[in-house]
Amino acid sequence: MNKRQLSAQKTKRKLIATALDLIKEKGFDAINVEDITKAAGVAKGTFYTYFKKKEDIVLEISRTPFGEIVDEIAAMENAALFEKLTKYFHRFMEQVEYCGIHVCREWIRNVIDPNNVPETMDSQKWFYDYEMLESILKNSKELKEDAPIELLTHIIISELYGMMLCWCMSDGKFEPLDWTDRFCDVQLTAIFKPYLK
Amino acid sequence: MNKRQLSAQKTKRKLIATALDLIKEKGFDAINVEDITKAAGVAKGTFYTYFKKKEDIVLEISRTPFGEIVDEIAAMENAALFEKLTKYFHRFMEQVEYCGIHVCREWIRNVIDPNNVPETMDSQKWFYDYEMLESILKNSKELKEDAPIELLTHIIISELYGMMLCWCMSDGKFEPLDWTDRFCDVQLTAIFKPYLK
DNA sequence: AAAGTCATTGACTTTAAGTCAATAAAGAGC
DNA sequence: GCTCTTTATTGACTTAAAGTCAATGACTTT
Repeated sequence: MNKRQLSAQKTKRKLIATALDLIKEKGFDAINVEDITKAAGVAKGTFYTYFKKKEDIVLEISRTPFGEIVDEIAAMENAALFEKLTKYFHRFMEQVEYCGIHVCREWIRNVIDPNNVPETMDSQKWFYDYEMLESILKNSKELKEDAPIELLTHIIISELYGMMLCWCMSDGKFEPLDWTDRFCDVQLTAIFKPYLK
Repeated sequence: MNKRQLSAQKTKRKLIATALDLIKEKGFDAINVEDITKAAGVAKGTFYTYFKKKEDIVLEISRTPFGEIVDEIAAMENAALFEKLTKYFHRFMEQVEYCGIHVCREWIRNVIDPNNVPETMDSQKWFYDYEMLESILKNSKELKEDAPIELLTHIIISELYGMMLCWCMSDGKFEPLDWTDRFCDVQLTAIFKPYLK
């Protein structure tokens, strides 16, 4: 990586980090592009070198923490199905807490519409959750042959994002991690029971 | 109701109905306030007599179908707990299908933030779901005394909105009602099992 | 019928997203 | 080392649309 690319990377990272701080503090709608660029020490136009739309930065902000999880789970290759899923839920809600309510709200507002994917992102939106989960379920030797993989994947996604959404709706009134623990004990078992060998 | 009030009501209803059609067809971000008012045959300013912000009309659009459910369930006073909840999920997802993906997306985008409630709305946002559900659970004679009502209410909300969200994320790829049926059979039982008398 | 109320209007203000031609600094070729 | 090209950066500018408001006149009240 040469000097130019390094400096570009630095600028982009600075913008993402600054935006994260500002959104955490004030919320996405309460700040404008110039607030971000000023705080990052660059001009407004620079923002648009790295992001096509104002919203696109939210996906980049959240991609890092949520993308990490996907990698972590993918690395647990030989673990049992429930171990993977429990870990997944736990890490997901950890990131929800870390990102804070404003960022989570914007994350949901964006992923809710598949047409919002910026082409600059190598992975396609929520589908990196979807695809990873689907492949975990597909390759699991614990599930029966006729298990409805697609439906089960949708259910898991729905549970994850449902918790996140409910947490946002309630303005952060409960502990995400307590909920996750309870969920993994009770509901996860119920969901998979009919399809375990 | 006198002539003036009648005509005002008519204008407001016309705006809501027109907005529903336009949003269903094109999505909320793709239309502007003038598109709505022109299609409704009034001037732009009139919109702001009835709604403080552009977004506020989404809550009014969705309040009708989703508010109706709350009334319906409230009317089932003597029914069993599971009967009420099953009905609730079923009707909710029916409305999700009726409203269409664009309206559902905006509904989520709005209810996700409790600070968005327009004061003009008599009921407070998602809490008319929340409060009704909580009172159903509280007054049920089928649940143990020590059942964690608040947590259970959050779980139900999370399940409902999780399905809706997942449906939006997947761009309407599955049948909401099939999912609901399955959910009520399997998961609902698991969630409540530890707390049934 | 005079006075008051209030829905309606559309031109106007305001805000902020997004553009773009000019600049300067880095890299490539000789 | 010198020239030419590439590309990150800049901020003044354009554009789009949300939201305001004083004027109007139809309806209501007394």
